Amino acid sequence: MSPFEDGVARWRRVADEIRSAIGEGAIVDVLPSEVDLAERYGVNRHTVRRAIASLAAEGLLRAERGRGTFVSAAPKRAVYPIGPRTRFSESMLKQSLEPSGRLIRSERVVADTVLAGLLELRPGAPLHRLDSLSVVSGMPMSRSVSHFSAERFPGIIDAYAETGSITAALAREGVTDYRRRETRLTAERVTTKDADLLSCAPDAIVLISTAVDVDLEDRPIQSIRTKFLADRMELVLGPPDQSASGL
Amino acid sequence: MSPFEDGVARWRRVADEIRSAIGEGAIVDVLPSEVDLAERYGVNRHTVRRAIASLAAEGLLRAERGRGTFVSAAPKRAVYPIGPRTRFSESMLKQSLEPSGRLIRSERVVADTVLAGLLELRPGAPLHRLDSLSVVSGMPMSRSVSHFSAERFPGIIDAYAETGSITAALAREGVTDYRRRETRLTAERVTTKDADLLSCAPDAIVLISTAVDVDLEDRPIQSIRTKFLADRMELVLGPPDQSASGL
DNA sequence: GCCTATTTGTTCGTATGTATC
DNA sequence: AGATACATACGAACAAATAGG
Repeated sequence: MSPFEDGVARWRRVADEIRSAIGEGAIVDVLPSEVDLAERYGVNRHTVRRAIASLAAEGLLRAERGRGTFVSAAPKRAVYPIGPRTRFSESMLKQSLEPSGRLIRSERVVADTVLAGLLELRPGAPLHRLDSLSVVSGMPMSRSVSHFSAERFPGIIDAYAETGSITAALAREGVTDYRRRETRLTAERVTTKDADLLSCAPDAIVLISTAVDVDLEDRPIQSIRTKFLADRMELVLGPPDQSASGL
Repeated sequence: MSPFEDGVARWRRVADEIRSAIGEGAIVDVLPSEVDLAERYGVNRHTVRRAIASLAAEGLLRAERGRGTFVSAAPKRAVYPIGPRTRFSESMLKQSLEPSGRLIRSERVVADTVLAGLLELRPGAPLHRLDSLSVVSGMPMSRSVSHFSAERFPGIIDAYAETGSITAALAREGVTDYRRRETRLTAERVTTKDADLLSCAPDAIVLISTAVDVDLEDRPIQSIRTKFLADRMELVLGPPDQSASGL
């Protein structure tokens, strides 16, 4: 038997048919079993699995061993407004969500040239590296790595461990207010280690934000690199217009 | 033979070993063939393929039929500053890149409640839907869907088709200046159709920006939803500090 | 709690198609 | 044309998780 019918792989055709069936409402919540689908479409079970893998990667399906394969309901994302005055915990509270932060690990490191440049310190300056996890209403949301000057903020790690909020920790270290100077955004696949910490699918997508916060005198306070789970979060720039999400 | 050695799937172990080999420099540019790897790790070729598929999904590898499997060099991303004054073409030109826009398709539609809300029009108002592709220095970069009031901008489609720039097209329609009111960001996997248009891997990641531009009187001009290829683009918020990318 | 049937996950085997060198 | 390499497809078997009796 020839693997191709007219230039399109058979598993792609099966994937398209399943997608259509879902779109038309013929399949509502749970998919027929792989063996059933294989029989229905007249292909091998592996071919069905390849199609399902592809749709799962698109985020349309979610397979659970021993239970079945389900249609993923589009999750409602939490909204995180970012701008000059960016405060994660405050934003979540405004949406009636409960933010909390957990210290994963901390370390004393020395500034490389990039970090030194961002923080306006000399290369080799002592830094606190703070590795943390944000959980919002029980749902792991993001993973961050922050760097602070160890000389200026000697107690920042302990303060974060106690409060679970960077804003609160900075307040204890004497920073009453700060603002964001720059944010860079991109997206990648989650690493296996992060997938573990974030309790998400091994092929989930993270929005990566690399930012520098400065105090009122425009001196850098921290460099922070955060990976947000893209399917749980939406970043918003502009006026604080808490309107409906999506389009 | 048992599929598991100690709870970890064999293909995961193989994937980890390949990743390490690349990290250590033992594998530099091109992977040994699947048969070689299967023999080396003492597994079936399918198991190697599963491992490679996983690493390719991470973006670490790129398989080319008939040629081989290669280590993907981390590409340098183009920088796109977004803020109140966002201009795609100008930004690319400043980086000595050559932007161009191509009209994929245009259509007259009527505003649903969401679009009507964003554009501050009545639901059912006539709109131009503009489906376009941005190519920067020969590299497809993003795909956008814009909506404009058909009453206010009757010639916007032709103007875009000729200029390949939304800013230029708006200028022809009498909009000398505009600014961005709001931008919402998230990330997803590319769809098969978009992967085709963008000439990218079928499992690539796109940064999705949904924004509203307004004129100087704060009246909405366009609603634009853009999918940027995350591995070719980096979005930057904040002062125009064209420093080094990444961290 | 135990057993069994069902369902997804992994592995190997084999064969053929398609693109590249 | 031939060899090599990745892509697709089918078949068979077993593992692991789940659900139900």
